[in-house]
Amino acid sequence: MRRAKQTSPSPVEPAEIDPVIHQPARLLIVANLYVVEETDFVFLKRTTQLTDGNLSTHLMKLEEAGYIDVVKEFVDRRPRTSLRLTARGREAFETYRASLTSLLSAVK
Amino acid sequence: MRRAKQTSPSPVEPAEIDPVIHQPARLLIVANLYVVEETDFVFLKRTTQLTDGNLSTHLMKLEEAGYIDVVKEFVDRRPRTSLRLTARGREAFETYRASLTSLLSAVK
DNA sequence: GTATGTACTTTGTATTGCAAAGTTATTTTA
DNA sequence: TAAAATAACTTTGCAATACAAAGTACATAC
Repeated sequence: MRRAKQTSPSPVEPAEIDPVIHQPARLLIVANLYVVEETDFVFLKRTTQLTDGNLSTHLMKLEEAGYIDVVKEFVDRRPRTSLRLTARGREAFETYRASLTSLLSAVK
Repeated sequence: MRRAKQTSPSPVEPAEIDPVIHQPARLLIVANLYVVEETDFVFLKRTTQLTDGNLSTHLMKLEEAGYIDVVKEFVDRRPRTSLRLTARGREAFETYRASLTSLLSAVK
């Protein structure tokens, strides 16, 4: 017995999903930076609930990708790491959001 | 010089992102199964562009999670692996889509 | 002066994800 | 009809991740 050919709900095609942004912790970091313009390590640690080590390495990865600027300075005699999205990072997030949104909405 | 307190665009909070579905290859597989109801290995291989080995292991993972049913049979003397979402898988995808969508749209 | 806290970074490990190679059966070609 | 190619997978080996525990440096509290 032959099988009917696959009928037409068009297949969901592979999209470029930026792996740097797609990782849950980093998505959260980037999303926050997107709305908040500038923040610091401590704020992100609180809102993302990441451990110190984990947050630290994810920030490095985002920096290496050129998606964030990291400024380390001393404020009130204690270190403060300030973070903001670069233009590139902002764009990457928008692109990511667009492709994810379209992938998810392609599906009725 | 003191810094102004973080002003209010509310932070994007961590959401439960199902790691089984969040992986790009598997997201594509699940999205396809969601629209197509039933397919087979060969179809998925074509539309996802995954290598055989890669597709195979992702399917196993989805099966272990209880998100898909895998039926292996012989059709015209050659093996056919048929795939469909379970109720659980369907639900998991909907939940995933909801939380991702809300995370992404929380961001103006 | 030592213990506690803050703001991180480095290290060690277990888990992924991937493709190359392997398996089993079936056609095709010579 | 034996050898080669094709189909539909699965298993294996390895390189890249992600995570938390431990470590560092400095400051304040006791």
